[in-house]
Amino acid sequence: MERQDIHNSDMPVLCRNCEVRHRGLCGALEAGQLLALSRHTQMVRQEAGSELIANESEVHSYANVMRGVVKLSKMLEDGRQQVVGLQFAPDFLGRIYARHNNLTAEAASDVELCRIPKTALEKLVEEYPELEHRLHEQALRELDEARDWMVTLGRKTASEKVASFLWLIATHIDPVTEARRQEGLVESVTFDLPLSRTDIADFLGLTIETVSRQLTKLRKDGVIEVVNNRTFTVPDLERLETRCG
Amino acid sequence: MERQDIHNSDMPVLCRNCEVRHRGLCGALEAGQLLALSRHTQMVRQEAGSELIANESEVHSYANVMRGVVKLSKMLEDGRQQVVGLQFAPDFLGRIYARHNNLTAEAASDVELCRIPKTALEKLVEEYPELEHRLHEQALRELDEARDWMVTLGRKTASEKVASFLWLIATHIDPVTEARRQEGLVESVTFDLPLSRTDIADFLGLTIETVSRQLTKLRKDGVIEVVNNRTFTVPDLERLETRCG
DNA sequence: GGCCTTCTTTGATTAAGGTCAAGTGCGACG
DNA sequence: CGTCGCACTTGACCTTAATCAAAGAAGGCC
Repeated sequence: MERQDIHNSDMPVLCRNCEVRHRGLCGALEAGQLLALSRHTQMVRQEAGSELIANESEVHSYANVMRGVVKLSKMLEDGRQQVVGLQFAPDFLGRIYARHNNLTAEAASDVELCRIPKTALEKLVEEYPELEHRLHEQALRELDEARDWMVTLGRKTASEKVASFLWLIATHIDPVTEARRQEGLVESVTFDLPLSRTDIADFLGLTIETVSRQLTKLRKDGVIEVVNNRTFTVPDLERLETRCG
Repeated sequence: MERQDIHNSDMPVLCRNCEVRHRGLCGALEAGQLLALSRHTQMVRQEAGSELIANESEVHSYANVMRGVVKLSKMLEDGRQQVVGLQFAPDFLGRIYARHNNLTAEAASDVELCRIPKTALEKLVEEYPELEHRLHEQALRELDEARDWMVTLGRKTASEKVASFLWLIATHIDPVTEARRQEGLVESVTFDLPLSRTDIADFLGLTIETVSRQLTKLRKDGVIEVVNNRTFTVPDLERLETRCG
């Protein structure tokens, strides 16, 4: 769609303005390699709610998340659902080397993806070991996150779970703010929740009623201010962190 | 300790009898590469309960699990604990590239490890991309397992959790039996639990009392037979699987 | 073998969170 | 502008698993 033909430039036009180029997968690559990669990529937009990867489906392509939030989930046979991860730019989306997907990916917000066909990426990975290295690092990072979340799921109270979720969003939704927070420059943030109450409940292993009640409690305790159903302000992030257990 | 000097053989003596050579990390390597690797490795035994990796400690070495079960866990500040994974032969133990460990690893049973210093492995990985590929694949496998377990933690009942745990052990403790099971040749198994009730509870996000009660229930329902506290028989694995939710 | 410690089971009670049932608020759309 | 539909909140009640307490087993040690 937005694929570009490149002639006399060192770097693909598509990539030159790419916000995530220095962070994601592509950060591994030189101009020439970037060109090789970009020959196969395609920018696509998907609106909130659309299914990006169907469970059990054959893997045809991978993608980089460029903008927005992607929700990864699994379901038991009887319909009980668990959200097993969220992905933000510039995360890599898709389980490389697998023949079939073993989870469902859905656009939690409107998202922009940079897609690449399975075979194209796999060929490039063989050619540039640095690519595999990047993917490996991301897999390890996701593993760390998954294990951290296991602690939340297994050992935290409902109230701590909800606080942990808000903390996760507050510190992931906007990389710029987050960088400034880590330098101690930010103590208050306002953000839009990328998930519905149902999704939050499925992420936390709770019911929507319990999520709602805990949000009300956090509001009454002044830990959060509810701008509207989907946008919250956290006046004091440290205070929120304390509530995470 | 058991390091070998190799002269005129194609393959290190240490590796020649290694049970996991064809499966784990080393399966990636030719005789010559195996030799390079084995120059740095060291077989060590650790008895049940000993700490293999301390949380927050600096990473000095990695290891392959050769025999036994390793328990990975995380703790909240107030002492609540969550087991976030179990490792069996021939799993790789340690978070490569990280400066500091972010979890605790403990020998759940008596274990045998094939240790390799951090720098040695990292140098080899640079030299042999196939090694990184293997590590990447394991990271992805562990990520899949972690996410599957998130479903168990977040969405299953106490009874389903305990059944899921027994299922996990039954299908992982002995690779030979497991291979035969997958061919439909095995329906009944007997095995030793590598974890205490406390550890099981910490793995499932339950209390030991609840674990105990659910085991009693499974026993009364004939799903398991308790040989003794630590060894169980599952007469009908399919029946157990049904109980996993 | 007997005693002590530790692990495990069992029982009684409580509390956290789930379920069921009404509301409320808000955006979409006629 | 009204009303339909949906997401969310709130309340009453119930179930599950946690907590508290005690009694049994099992392993270690003299």
